[in-house]
Amino acid sequence: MGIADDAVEIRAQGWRTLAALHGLIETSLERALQAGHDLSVVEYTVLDALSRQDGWHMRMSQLARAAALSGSATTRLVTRLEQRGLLTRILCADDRRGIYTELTPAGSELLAQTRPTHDRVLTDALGQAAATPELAPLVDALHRLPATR
Amino acid sequence: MGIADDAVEIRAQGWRTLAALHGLIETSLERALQAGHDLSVVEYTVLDALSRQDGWHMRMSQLARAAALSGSATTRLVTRLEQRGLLTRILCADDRRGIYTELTPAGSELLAQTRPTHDRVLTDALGQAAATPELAPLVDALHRLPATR
DNA sequence: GCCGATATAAAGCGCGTGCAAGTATTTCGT
DNA sequence: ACGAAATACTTGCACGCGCTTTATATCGGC
Repeated sequence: MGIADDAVEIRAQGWRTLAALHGLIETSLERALQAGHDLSVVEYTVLDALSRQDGWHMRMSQLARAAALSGSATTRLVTRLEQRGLLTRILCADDRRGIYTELTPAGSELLAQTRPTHDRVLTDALGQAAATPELAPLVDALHRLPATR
Repeated sequence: MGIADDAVEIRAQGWRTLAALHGLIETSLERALQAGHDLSVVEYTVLDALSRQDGWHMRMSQLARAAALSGSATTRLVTRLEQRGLLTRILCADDRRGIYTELTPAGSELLAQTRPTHDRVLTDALGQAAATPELAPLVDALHRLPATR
């Protein structure tokens, strides 16, 4: 039974490592984005996801998936960002139940201002993680990930 | 400047992938542990961390690091688990600011009951992720992580 | 046209979190 | 040996999240 137990332990260990690295990065980002640009990590994630759609829109449900949020949280998040003038809701023509969401110029601008901070902090956090024995291998694997899609 | 920009994009992509995988797993675990054993993921993490100390204690601050929580969250989490009789606080003699924490038999038992669920869900979630093109490489890397320490 | 399914909104509820401030205890500089 | 700075934990507060319910509009099949 050693073999099966080993597999269990490897999975658990992998998950712990993943969670630890995620926590480390998220905490750093949260503080920096909040302090410097009044954005939470999820908010940044949403704006970033929208911008990467490059000229195209995203539906609420896609956004929810992209940000790993519940439907209700997504509604509130979009409302919040809409009220700050960073994005707009657009009823879409083909399926009028759906709602598209699009960055405003102000949103793009804020995102552009925030990106350098984001990358700097991300780099720092990864560096810090790479200096931690348990996390280093994962950080390394992350760098080697197939660059695309 | 292409090279520097590429590095930025690779880091960002890696982080997005990490966050996506983390979110997927955490959501699955959260639901399953909550439904089946009345435990949140962090609670499980804490109990698990304590058990892996095997007979030894952990200080609040160590626990905080292990669970990627703030100090205050840790206080409340420990209080919660203590009130459920799953662990005990132990004032430690040598440094009277510090507080050790230890699993009770009830805590060990609940953890033992929960472990199978945890592994089953983790396995499922990883399988699901492996079937998702963007996530598959990371899942793979996770399996190949040095099995150590 | 009608009915069941789908996409989103809005509001209420309980909960856990982080931050900032507060208390206790130890450590350090001189 | 004494006061200041550091450390370990706790508490008050505001906030965002998930879940659930209620409501509205729309789509698709028959």
